[in-house]
Amino acid sequence: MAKKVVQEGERRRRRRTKQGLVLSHDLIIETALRLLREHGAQGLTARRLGLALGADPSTVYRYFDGMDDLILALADELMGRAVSGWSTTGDWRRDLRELGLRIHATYLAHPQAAVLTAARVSGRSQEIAADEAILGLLRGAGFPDPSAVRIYHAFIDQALAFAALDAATLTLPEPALRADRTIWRATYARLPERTHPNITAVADLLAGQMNSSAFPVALDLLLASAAADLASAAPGGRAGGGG
Amino acid sequence: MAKKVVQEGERRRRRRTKQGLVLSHDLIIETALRLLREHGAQGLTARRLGLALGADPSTVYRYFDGMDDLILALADELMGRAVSGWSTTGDWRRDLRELGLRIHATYLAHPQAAVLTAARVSGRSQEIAADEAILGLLRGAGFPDPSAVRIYHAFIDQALAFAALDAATLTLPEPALRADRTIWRATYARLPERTHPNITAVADLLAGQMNSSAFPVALDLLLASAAADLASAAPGGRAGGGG
DNA sequence: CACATAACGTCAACCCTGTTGGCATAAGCT
DNA sequence: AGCTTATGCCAACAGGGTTGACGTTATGTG
Repeated sequence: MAKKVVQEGERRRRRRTKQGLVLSHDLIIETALRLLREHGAQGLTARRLGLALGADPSTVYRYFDGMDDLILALADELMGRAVSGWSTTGDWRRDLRELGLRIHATYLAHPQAAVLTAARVSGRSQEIAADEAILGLLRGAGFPDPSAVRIYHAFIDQALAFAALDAATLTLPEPALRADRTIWRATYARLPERTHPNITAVADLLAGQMNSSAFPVALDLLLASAAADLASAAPGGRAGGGG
Repeated sequence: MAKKVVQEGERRRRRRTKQGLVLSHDLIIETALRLLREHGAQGLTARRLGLALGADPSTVYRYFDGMDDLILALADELMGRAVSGWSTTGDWRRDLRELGLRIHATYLAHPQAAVLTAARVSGRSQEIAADEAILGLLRGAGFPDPSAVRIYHAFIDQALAFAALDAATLTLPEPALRADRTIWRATYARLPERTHPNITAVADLLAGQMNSSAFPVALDLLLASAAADLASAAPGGRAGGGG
């Protein structure tokens, strides 16, 4: 029902003089992003958004078809920011690593959007632009199309999956239940060595590592594997980019 | 507040004759798993759980400290099922692949638990048992401890992250917004070739692949990378398992 | 200018969620 | 018996998303 609003209401600048503020898609998106940034994943609710806008919560529904539609629009805005200012260095592996870290970091700050972005086809411009860039890097590096698509799929979903997971970890309400170094040590160092020889042997390494995200490690492993594939397929070096 | 219940109430078998049914931790867990299995991620709520138990929703709070505590117990039960009946074949890479697929599939059927499992340290037995098994495989294969921990971390979090992501994809309410092959074709095949040359070039491959989970691909890439690391560190073959 | 119409904002309500405190009863212990 | 603990239910609270009715404002048209 808000679709006509999207098409025609965009260029008209109306002024609410007595009833309240002037709302717009951009203002709502901006405010929603601010809420996510300042209060985390749980900070964005219909009611809080209305409050932050100085408007009634239901007003948002004049501009978006429910919260899912808003979050989808949010996701596209985020993807645009994740890849904005990006340019290739000529090294596909380095570029992909940078791109992956950017996407992960961006969606980490705004978690709910990651799931929706990976789960749905929004058909929005920024997401498609990112897809095009990633595929271009892989195909330009010389990957044959099936491999490029395969790696692209794993790459983008891995970035989004870890972003969603890491965000969920960070936004847990009770820090007592969160995995911090102390708890890890207390839990794993006390295991009997006979029943858990491997854990006790590496308990210190575990304690030092399990708090940080595993995403960079997984990303590097993925890229290393891809590079090995490429090297074995075309040992001479990089093949010329197609069409 | 329910902790004493956990300790002492376990062995006593009481019978509620007039007020209602006999509840127990096991019965609640079983019912919760059934709800997740039958109605998906959104099927498990405090109120639905009470309804399925034939009891008041608040009764559950006599046995668990809130829904988070219940889900944590659920996660441990799931991890136990994921690795139950598993035994090594002597091939660490094959074993890890099997284990990863099992964990992913199990948590895929019961999604919320994946996030909590990865995010928190429950210190529960089944999770620790799985950790011990994975670390044992890696260290037994000859990985030095830092590498073993690094790969273990990426391995387990990747399985859980993809499970959470894939589950979120599957449980989306509106199929119209879900990514099925038709929508992918319609969205990506119509892009202008000039602005999106790479996407249009591989549109068919994309359409055939983006519906399935990227987890098996990502898992294989991770394992291949680990195997390459191991081979380059100890070229002669497998090193003997450390103490 | 006046009028009709669409856009926009608010209010109150509905149904869902997790959670808590008070109260009643059954079970176990002394 | 009595006393304590363990349950279970009921009603309520705070907070989610969403909707429909209603009034006001802005725009388009004569």
